[in-house]
Amino acid sequence: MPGKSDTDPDDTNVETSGDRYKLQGVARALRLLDLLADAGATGFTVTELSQQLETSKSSTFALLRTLVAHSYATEIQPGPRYRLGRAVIRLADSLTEGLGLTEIGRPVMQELTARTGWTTRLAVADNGFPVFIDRVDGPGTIRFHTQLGRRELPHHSAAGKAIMSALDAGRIRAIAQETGLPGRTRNTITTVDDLLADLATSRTRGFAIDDEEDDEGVFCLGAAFLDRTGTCLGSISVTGLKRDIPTWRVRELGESVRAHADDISIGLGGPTWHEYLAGGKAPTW
Amino acid sequence: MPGKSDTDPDDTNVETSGDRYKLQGVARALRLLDLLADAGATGFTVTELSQQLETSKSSTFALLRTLVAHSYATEIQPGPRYRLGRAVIRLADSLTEGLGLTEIGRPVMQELTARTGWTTRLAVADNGFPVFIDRVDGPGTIRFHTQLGRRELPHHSAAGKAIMSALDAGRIRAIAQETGLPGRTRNTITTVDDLLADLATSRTRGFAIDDEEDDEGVFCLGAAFLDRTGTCLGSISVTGLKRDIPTWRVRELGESVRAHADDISIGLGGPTWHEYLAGGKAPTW
DNA sequence: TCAGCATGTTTGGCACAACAGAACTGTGTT
DNA sequence: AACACAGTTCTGTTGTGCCAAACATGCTGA
Repeated sequence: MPGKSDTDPDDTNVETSGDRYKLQGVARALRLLDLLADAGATGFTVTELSQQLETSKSSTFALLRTLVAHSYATEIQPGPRYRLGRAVIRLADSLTEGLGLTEIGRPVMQELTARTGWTTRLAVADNGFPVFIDRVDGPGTIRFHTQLGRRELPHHSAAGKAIMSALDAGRIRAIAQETGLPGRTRNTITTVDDLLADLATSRTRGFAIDDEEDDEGVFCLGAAFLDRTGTCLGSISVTGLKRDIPTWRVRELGESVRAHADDISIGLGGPTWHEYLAGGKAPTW
Repeated sequence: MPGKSDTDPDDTNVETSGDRYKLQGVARALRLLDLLADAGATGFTVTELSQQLETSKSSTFALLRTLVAHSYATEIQPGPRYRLGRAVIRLADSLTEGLGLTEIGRPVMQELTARTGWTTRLAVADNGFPVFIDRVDGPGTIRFHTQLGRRELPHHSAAGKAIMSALDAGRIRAIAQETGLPGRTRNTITTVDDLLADLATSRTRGFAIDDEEDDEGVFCLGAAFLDRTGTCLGSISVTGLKRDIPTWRVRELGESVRAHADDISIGLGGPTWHEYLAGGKAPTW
């Protein structure tokens, strides 16, 4: 099987029954965790969960008890409701710790948010797709919520386009083909040619712009960072309301994002974006 | 099962086979996740995991494939190694989001660390036991590492003692009984009477002190915060080297921790510690 | 070049773990 | 009181998920 298509940006669609080695019970447990994650603080009751899982109450109950025994879920009162348990924090901490990114990235993000007042987010590159793993919210009352840990489509976010601007044209075309570049707003780029053009300017400019391409009224600026081998590990981006940024400030803000992304690259022992482009290791189109 | 050498409030030891409704497969999967969490960035191979799980390679393999299919694990090269996948981040984010604590707590922690230069940690109370769920590292090169998401023993950390200082004497005695108050350094409190005395002063003082009771040379100050119903949700603490803090600064620093914990209480709609003690809702001994 | 070893992957058959459904318990509502 | 409903527990049966052993692959050193 050549196209080992791990390409499915949709988490929920794991019904791809091609997998031979799927353990039903475990798969159910993981879906249960996903459901609990959706529930948030209020949690779910056994019956609600069993309905969503399309599994009998008794089986769901057994699953839950197993999760609880291992602290992956906890029971909260009243009327026994279940929500995620503390064990999941340990997992996430271990993962991000292992990446070593948050240690380096967090202070940089904090400074960027402090300086700009905008929400900063950090995404890692997963085969050219952005996966947001951390964020620092700005002081304002408006929150730009992001699901962390999900693989997003790359073509309608500044973070995604920043990552793509470090890919070669072939891969970009492949991604476009694979995702179909669905539109989200009237500004979303939906053709390969437009995308390549946009990425070309992003690359020379040093940062990518999302001008209401993901959400009406929302404006983002993103820049990629690199590790010591010169491969793009991910990107950071800032998000705010379009009405808050006059055109003449875009360049200034974008260069600030670029500079902070470079700080992360340096922290990782990698080159700045400028060095990267000059070094000849960047793919040329 | 002879005592596992590291002081372990025991996540791993879920062999308590009394649990009727344990699903073997799921339990294995969860233990597998725990193992992967220990692995960190390097990950483990199938054989390593199967040995640690005490399960056949083929079964372990099937488990792994199921985890991978749901993005709870990923395969990394070379020589197929497995580590945690991005899905776990989503879980943790959902959990802390739900608690609403990190949103309120994070800025406070940042300010406290910025002001003191010490590492700040946030613990939630789990039946009187502290579970650290977030941290903000200080600028220094020395890092005080904590496993997030683990249930720790409460009697040898400032965070734990801060939480306990909001409990009634009965519960404290029960915890002492349950844990046996094992010693960690020569300063660790190991008798119930000493513990109660220490907690009494902590309570009136407004913050708890860990004077090399957990680790030689390490000094901590912790203070509890309360929600709108006046119950203690957790505590924050700062950690540093004992040699960095002269005796005369302890009070000042402790009161700063107290003040920041109060900020969290206020953010949660709860009373300050002072109001709490005066309000008569605090248990009296 | 070829055994020899140590991985990861695949298969198939059997046993029993884990399903579903029905019975039981508890709590709040009319 | 009787009901309705949700959370538990029990139990028989089936199909799931176990394991052993075979297969494939890659590395080592003779």
